[in-house]
Formats: sequence, C-alpha cells, structure tokens
Amino acid sequence: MRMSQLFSHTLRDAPSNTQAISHQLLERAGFIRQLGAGIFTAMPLGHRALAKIEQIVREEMNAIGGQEIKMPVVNPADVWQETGRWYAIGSEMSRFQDRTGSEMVLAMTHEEVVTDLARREIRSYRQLPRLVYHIQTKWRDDPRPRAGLIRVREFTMKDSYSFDVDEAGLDQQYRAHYQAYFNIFHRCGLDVIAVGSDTGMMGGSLAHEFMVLAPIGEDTLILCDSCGYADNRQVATFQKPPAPAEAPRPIEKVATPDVTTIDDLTAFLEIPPAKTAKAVFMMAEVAGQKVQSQEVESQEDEEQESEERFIFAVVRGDMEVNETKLANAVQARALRPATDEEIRAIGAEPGYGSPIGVHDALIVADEAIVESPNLVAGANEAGFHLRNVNTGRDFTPDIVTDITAAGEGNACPQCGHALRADRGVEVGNIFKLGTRYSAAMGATFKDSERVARPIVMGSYGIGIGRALACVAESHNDEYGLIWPITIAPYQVHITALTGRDEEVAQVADQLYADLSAVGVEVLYDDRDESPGVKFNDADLLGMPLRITVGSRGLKKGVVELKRRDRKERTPVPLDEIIETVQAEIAALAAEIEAQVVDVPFRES
RNA sequence: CGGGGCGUAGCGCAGUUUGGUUUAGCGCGCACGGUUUGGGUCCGUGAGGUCCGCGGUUCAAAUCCGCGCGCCCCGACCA
Repeated sequence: MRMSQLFSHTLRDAPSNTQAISHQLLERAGFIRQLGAGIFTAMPLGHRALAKIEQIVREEMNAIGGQEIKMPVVNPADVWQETGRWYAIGSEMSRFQDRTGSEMVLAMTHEEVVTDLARREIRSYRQLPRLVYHIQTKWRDDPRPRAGLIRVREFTMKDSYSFDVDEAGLDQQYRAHYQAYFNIFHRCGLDVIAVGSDTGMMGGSLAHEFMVLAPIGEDTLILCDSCGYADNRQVATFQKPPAPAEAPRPIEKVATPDVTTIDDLTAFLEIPPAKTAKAVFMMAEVAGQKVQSQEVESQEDEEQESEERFIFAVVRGDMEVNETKLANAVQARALRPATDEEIRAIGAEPGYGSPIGVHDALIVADEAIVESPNLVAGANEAGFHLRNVNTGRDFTPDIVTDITAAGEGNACPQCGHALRADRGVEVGNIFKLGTRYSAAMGATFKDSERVARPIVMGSYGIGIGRALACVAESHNDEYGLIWPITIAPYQVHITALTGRDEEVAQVADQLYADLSAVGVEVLYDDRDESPGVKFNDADLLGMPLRITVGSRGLKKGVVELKRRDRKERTPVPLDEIIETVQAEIAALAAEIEAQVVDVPFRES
C-alpha cells in the first residue's frame, strides 16, 4: 500500500476526548474513527489488523472442529421470549418494530438463534457433538462506553456454541476452547490469564474469563502468586480466619451511643472486628413466581413476575459483602441499597441492625457468622448493641452461604498464601451453559434409547476489537504503536527519503514491488514529506519492520533495516534485503510462536 | 441513572469570569509558490467557522438566562 493513496491520515495530537493510550494511539495513527459513544469505524489499517485477529481466531476454532456460520444481527423477538431473556434483560438490549409492527431485537449475543438452529438441525445423538461459530457484529446499549475500543456498544465478536449429548462431552469442548483461547491470544501477542468467573446473565455452571492484566481493566481479579489461583473478584473465595471456640454466653444489651460503624464499635467496646456482626440491607428484585419457561404463552404475566424483597445480609465485621455472591444467593436480578424507611419497616434500625427479631426480610448469613460465637450485633434500637449473639440460638438465617468479598491479603483458598488483587480487561469468556437454553427452547435429540433429551450446550466469546485495543494498550512506547508481526496491518514499512535523488524513489519503488511479489505485506511511504515526518509516522503506525531507503545508504549500496521494537538499525546490501526481510519476519513470527504453549486447565 | 467536566475551522487550543474595537483569533494540518531532504525544515500567499441546537434577555450575545442534544471522566452497570 502506498501511503500517498491511504484513506486515513495521522494526527499530531490525540483528540481531546480520548484518554486511554490505546484509544489515543489508534485514533492518532488513523486505525479507527469515532462516530458516537461506543461506536467506531475501522479504517483501512485498523480493519486489516482486525481481519488478522479474525483469521487467527478462525484457524484456532477450525482446529478444534468449529464450523463457521453467520447468524443474523436482527432477530424476531419470539426466540428471546422463549428463553425469557426478552423480559430479563433491560434497556441494554435494543428493540424495535418492523414495518408490520412485529417486535424485533438487535442481537447482543446469539444463544437463542443458535439454539433455534440446533432444534431444527439436530435430531439424533449421532449428530453430536457439534461446534459452530461466527464472527458477527453485536449491539449492546451499554450505559457507559469508555476507553475507546475497550468498552463499546457496537462491536465484533467471535462466538461459538457447542452441542453435546452430555456433561462429559461439554467438558471436552470447554477444555478445547480453554486451550484454543490461550493459543489465539498468545498468537496475537497478548498475555492473558484465565480466571474463574460469575455466569451472570448467561446462566450455566462453570465459566472462565480470559483477562489481559492492565490498569485500565474494569474487572478486579484475585490472584495467588504462590499456587496460581485466579478468580474474578465476583466469585473469588478465601480461607476465612476461624473464630476461637467459645461456649455461648447469655445475650447482653449494651449502650453504644453514636456508635454506628464497625470501626466505632470495635474502638468503643475494645474488641476486634471479627467479634462483630455487620448488617447490610439491600432490596432485591426477584422473580415472583417460578416460571420454567417451556411454554410461556402469557407474556404479560411473566413481565410482571418481578417483585422487591428485603435482603438482610450478615457478615462478620472483618469482612465485606460481595454483592454478586449475595445476588446469586437470593437469585436476584438486581440489588440496590435499602432506604432507612425500608430498614425500619422490617423492624431494624440503620447503624444498629441485627437479624434478631426482624420480620419480612430474607436473612442471608455468611458461613463465618454461623461459625463465630458470641458476636456483637446491633439491638435494632438506636444507641444499643447486643453482646454474645449466636446464630441458631438468637436468630435463624434463611440462607447460609459464602457472601463475602475476597481481597488483597486474604488467605488463598487453595494454599493459604496471601492473595493479590489486580485489574484486568476481559477479552474472552467461556461458559458451560448446560441445558438452560435447549430445555427452554425444546432443542432435543434422541439418544440411543430413543429418549428425547435436551442438548448440552456451551457458549464461548471473544471480543475482536477489544483484543485489538488490548494489544495497542500493551504494545506501545513514547513514539507510538508496536504491532506484533501476527496482527500488524503490514509487515514492513518502507520509508523512502526521496529528495532530489531520483534513484531513491526508483530503488524504493522496486523494493516495494519486489517485496510485494514475494508475498511480503508492505506499507510504502512514497509521500512527498520530509524525513522527520516519515520517521515519526512510521513509529506512530508501528509496523514491525522498517526499511529506510536514502541516498546516504544507496551510495554504499545498502538500505537500512530496523525492528520497531528495537533501537538498532542495520545496513543491508540491496541484493540481500529481500531474504533478510523474510528472515526477520520469520524470526518475529517465531518469537510469537514461542509464546504459544499448552496451558494446564484450572477450575479457577 | 447519579456526580463532575467539556462543546469555538480537519486536530489541538485562546477568547466566555466583567456582553460592544473580534469583519471571531493562534498553532498544527490543508491548497498554491519557493526552499529544504536521515528524525514533525523554513519563507510567503490563501482557503476553511451554523462559536453544539432552540428559545429568551439586551440597542448589542461565542460571552448572560432557560430548555434540549452530544462527547469525556468518576460511580451504578457491564454477556
């Protein structure tokens, strides 16, 4: 490609509405242009890089038996109604009516469509297992797009869907994806870790997220440097310090004026936080009556199947509530803090709450509460607390489970080493869906006993644009981008220092032609610009190899070769440049290839 | 959706507080001419603006007021 013909141009200054380094560099280098919040055009250079990522994805998906298809972006509402997500998902899913007034949605993922396909195509266990995937535009009306391509509303995603007869088959495909994803990201030059994750709105039994560790990341990860444990904070666990065994003592009311926080309480009573019970009041939006939607005829009914329920969560004073765990424990669609009025309505008191004697509330106690005797809790009366509160004797939780948040310094659940928290960008995820969608939509197969059984499914996604942004985010220096050879829009950037010397242009033209002829992808800066401009643009654009053709070198019969990621510039005789470039490309590719290794499967 | 910030030429900004001398400027970029040719050369000429939109106040609005729209950041949210 001749730069004189290129559709995009570089910017000396980043647009003022950019913040993330990847966003700034991709904009400045002309890889992307923004149309609206979370809506971008991929310009020629950006499009080429994205296409390369997609091709890597294809190769790895094909390698594990994937068959590429393409499903529609616009879906009739009915399949989404069948699974209930039409009602469960809020304004993040955009809906509209077609000309006949039929409800339509812009697909934000494709479980419904692919399950519809499966029930049409798959009849027998003999047709299983199968794996299909597609690379398609998705629309999610995210309330807060940010950081350029990191979090957008319209984006391209690879999603694959596996179909199996049983859990064992699903596990096999799940593990195949686990390794394929590492291969894909490693081939893109991305350093990722797999962390155990919440299944969120997808449902399902097991899920991993593939994370690029980066400060710009929005997910908090809990990691163990000793044994490799890694979970999203939403699901991370830890070894809770046990409470000393004590015989239960009689409950005792104490005056604690103006003591409303755990800090105040521990100071006032001179006790450790672990001897206190912390109350957290939430309102949960929960489904009213269970609707196992096999045949949901009355849609309106289901729409109204949502009510608010008061959640009284209790954790030990030395721990924090993890809202994701809490929401899962009570099967809530959403949680919000309760108001003071709502707290008083159940018989509790803000700042002095305890589960003793409250009514119309679902009491959820953390495991550690049950194991910890003689805690100090509120008296549900302003200015008073209770000593020696004991679970079972003084109150009975409705649910006992782990609802605490793991954090920096907690003990690793596997080895006890101190945990570390870090930030990550999710570039991929894998979910064991099980039969949630197939059962809801009637996607069944006949097994060898002629019994119809729901197909066991998995769902696996990769954000293509987000992956590109992550590469840009992690591969750059003060001068610009530094693309891995595998996804660089072009492998070589020829900088022709054309001046009065006509030979330079002739040699550069020939070099461009010769390299192109042997299959090397070349971006050729043939513009009438000063050397400084060309060098700076070459650095900004970040192609892995740069060839400088100038009269200074030509006098000695050489051109200069430079790797973008290194300082050295090497003079190469003109008659050796083709082979040298090919060798350098091979070397760069080998460096990436060396990163593509088998990764042992970890549950978390 | 809550809090904050911003919206003036393709990009970056000044001007807005204190309305009028601003036919709205500056740098970069762009066009033309010349110059230069190994790290954003230099000189000259020139084009380019609904000052986000609508409404209001005023003799007079980029500037004050109201409403709306858009974008960015923090939070809520996020398959």
